[in-house]
Amino acid sequence: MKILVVDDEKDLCEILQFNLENEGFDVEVAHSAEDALEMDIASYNLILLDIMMGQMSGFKMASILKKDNATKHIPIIFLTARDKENDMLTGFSIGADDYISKPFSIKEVVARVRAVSARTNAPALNETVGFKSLLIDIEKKEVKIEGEYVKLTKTEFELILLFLQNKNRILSRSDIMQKVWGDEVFVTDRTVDVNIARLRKKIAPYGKFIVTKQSYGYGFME
Amino acid sequence: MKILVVDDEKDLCEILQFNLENEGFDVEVAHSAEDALEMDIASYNLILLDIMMGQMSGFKMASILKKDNATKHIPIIFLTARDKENDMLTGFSIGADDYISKPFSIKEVVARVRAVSARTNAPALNETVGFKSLLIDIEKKEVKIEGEYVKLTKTEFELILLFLQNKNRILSRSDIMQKVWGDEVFVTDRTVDVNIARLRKKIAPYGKFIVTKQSYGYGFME
DNA sequence: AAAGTTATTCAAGAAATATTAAACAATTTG
DNA sequence: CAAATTGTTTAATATTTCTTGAATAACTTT
Repeated sequence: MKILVVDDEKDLCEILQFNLENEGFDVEVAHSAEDALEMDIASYNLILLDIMMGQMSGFKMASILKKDNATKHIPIIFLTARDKENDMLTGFSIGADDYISKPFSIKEVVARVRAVSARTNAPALNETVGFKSLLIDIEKKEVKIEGEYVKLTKTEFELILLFLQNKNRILSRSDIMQKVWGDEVFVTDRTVDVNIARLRKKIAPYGKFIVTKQSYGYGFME
Repeated sequence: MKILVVDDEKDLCEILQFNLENEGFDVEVAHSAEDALEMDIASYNLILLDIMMGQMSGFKMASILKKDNATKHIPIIFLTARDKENDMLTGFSIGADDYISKPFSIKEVVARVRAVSARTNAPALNETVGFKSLLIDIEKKEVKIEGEYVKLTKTEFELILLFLQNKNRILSRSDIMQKVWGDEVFVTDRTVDVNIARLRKKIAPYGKFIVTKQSYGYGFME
């Protein structure tokens, strides 16, 4: 979940960034609409947008984004000090997903961001992943082998899911880290190894299908 | 659900149209009662009608509609800046289904439209939810286990209902917050835990079916 | 065999959840 | 309406579970 915060109050930006990153979001900041428009906006999943800014207003920026196919679908939460109904209505009319008046509590912002994020993420379609008698139920976050439930931790689950969604392909440790641990968390190569070792044991007899390709990485080979 | 919005403030119309369409309603707009009366009004399921308009007032238009057999049954929600009691009574006396004073929040309008729409459409069928001897009566807001009434608070009831409507699926705490507490109320992750703990105890021996999936959330597993 | 790479083990500690209790809020009762 | 009851939230603490990375052993490759 990548979030772009656009606000000319730098202190406020920092506070938002810090707290949202704490919540596990990936946050970047721009201090003006102009700066923001130079960024790769399409790569964000949510925009927190101040309405009152120096040059270009948040409204103006929003309406630009709504006109571009690449960005029109991105949810926007407006931040504003103004509380006139008019502003509010204008905000909604150009497709704001939510609206928060300053001063606001960080909790409130985090909760709203979560709400939008939950609403936005399409309900996972029940794609079935598996190999022979090893079946993954993504909704249940469960793995069964020969009908027997195998207890996996989150990391292990994410790993086996990644491998089965990429059968017959060697994934580098960096690939694996990025997908399983995300961009925020940094672990060593050895940590990947350890987790794969644990996974291999737990999913016996399928452990051997996770093969090591020395100097390249790991992959699940049918 | 087709909705006709009649109001001479074009901006407001746009806002209403945008937001109601976002909610999945089919919306068309007229900027005066005269224009509206030229349309095929009988084809709409609900009319949002401004009272104060240039030529013909919303009241006048409503009374015309109420005299026509083809349109007399169509629910009308009046929009108005006036807040005198008299207006309100007059509004209802000619068959308004609801009454919203300007300035209003979009949320409020959407909620009222939904309410009318729900009232109008066939009464929700009494879907039954349950698991083994744990039975939920959604209308009565009651839960029985082995035929014995289990006293649950509102929060607990909403929780068990959510879980049973989503059996065999892990719900994240955010999902749960959004569904049980709504988008307006902000509670902490720990609050979710505490409420689930209470619920588990109360619905013994079914408590254990609400499983914890560390790092993912909770789910009711058959 | 040397160098490079991966596997294994394990203790420290990090992270997540459960539990408890206290404070606050809402509702009901007298 | 005040008091009593019931319900809810949150902080604090306890407990459980999971993860990491160092150390070292075991492979692989050249």
